[in-house]
Amino acid sequence: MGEHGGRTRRRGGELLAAIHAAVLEEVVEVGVGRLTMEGIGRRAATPRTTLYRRWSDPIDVLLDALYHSHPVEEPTPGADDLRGDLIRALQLMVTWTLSPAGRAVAAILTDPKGAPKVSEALFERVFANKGGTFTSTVLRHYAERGHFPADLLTPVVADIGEALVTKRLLDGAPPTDADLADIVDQAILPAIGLGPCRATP
Amino acid sequence: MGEHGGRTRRRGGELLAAIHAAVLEEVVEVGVGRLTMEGIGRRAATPRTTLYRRWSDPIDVLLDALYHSHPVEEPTPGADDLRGDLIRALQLMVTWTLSPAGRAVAAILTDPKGAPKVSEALFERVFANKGGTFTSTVLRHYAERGHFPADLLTPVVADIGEALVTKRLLDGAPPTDADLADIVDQAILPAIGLGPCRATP
DNA sequence: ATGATAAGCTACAGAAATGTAGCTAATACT
DNA sequence: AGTATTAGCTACATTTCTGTAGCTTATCAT
Repeated sequence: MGEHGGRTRRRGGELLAAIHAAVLEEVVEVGVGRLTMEGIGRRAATPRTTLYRRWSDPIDVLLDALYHSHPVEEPTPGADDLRGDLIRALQLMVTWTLSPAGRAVAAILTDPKGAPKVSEALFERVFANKGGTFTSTVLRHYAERGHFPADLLTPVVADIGEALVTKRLLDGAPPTDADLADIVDQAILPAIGLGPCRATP
Repeated sequence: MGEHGGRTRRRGGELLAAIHAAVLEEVVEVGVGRLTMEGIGRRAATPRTTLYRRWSDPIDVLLDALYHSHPVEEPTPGADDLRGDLIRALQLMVTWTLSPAGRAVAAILTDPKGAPKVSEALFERVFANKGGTFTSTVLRHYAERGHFPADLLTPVVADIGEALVTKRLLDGAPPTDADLADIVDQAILPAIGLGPCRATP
């Protein structure tokens, strides 16, 4: 059917998608704190009354949008390329974080008021316990196959990559592929004993 | 009339301090987005009109409070204890980040709307270009004295400690001293060639 | 074609915050 | 003590968002 021309009124899925896109844009722009039915409706070009027919408040709309967004892709370690797999895992993280849903999640998690109601729902649905699991999936895979001593894979080490990428993103400078390679070479690999090494105290 | 003490009305510095404390508490609780003259005045127990006599909007009050807050303490590397100095640098970071001013700064930096006006003022005043300089001050000190190769002190390596601490704080679990020691031992020291080392590719 | 469904529109009363103004009264300075 | 500051109080017209309601009409299904 013709997207536009005959139809003057959106319905069902088409309208829903427009509203979902609107909340995600809105939350990135104004933050969870300033999210309003007004703002969402304005951005989606639909009256507030339409929103109230389906949801009770702006947070409800937001959670629904996140629920319907694409899930986080999981890194799939290949055969014998620890370094490459780590870089790819961080690329996945960056890609998702810069997506509308990712940016929305970031806005939610850093919001002081959103803690109780929203965060729980987030971890149950969007993350499905995959939060911060980008590099550790890869690391566990190679540790189990003896590429490095498994006892070096501590909670701290499992977080190094995500932490550094997060810091770059917070600084407003999304890491390039070269930055990711540096993170892997200069921080992660040394921590599991596979890096520059000059002395062992 | 006076229930306790003689004075029933705060003036000058006393009132100012109460207002400054109020904004910092307020911004941590509701975020920059929901910061209002109303809220600040309510928390400081002063009418809005008093606030308008001095500042034009909530952001103005906030910036003034940050300007009058204690500056970030700088790490002062000792003689011959790289590990201990790194841990102390991270302790400084944690202490400041958990202070009212630190929590307020975090709220500001993670707010989507605060970018243009606030962030610039922040880096000029509160940080004075010391942001994220906790461990790198220490690292530079020891690199210059030959404790480890200076070429290993890359931008990535200089950020490892701060990044991991930030991640813990974002996760809502302020790192203990033992956590900080783990970060130093398992992430920072290996990256400068002073850690567990089993193979050199 | 025809009726059911659901979106668009308008209106309204209430809450909360804004910015301004004018008055009162407590505190500080000389 | 007398005076200048300056905080506290009250009021008011605006603005923005909230929920709710009732009516109109485009779109879909049969």
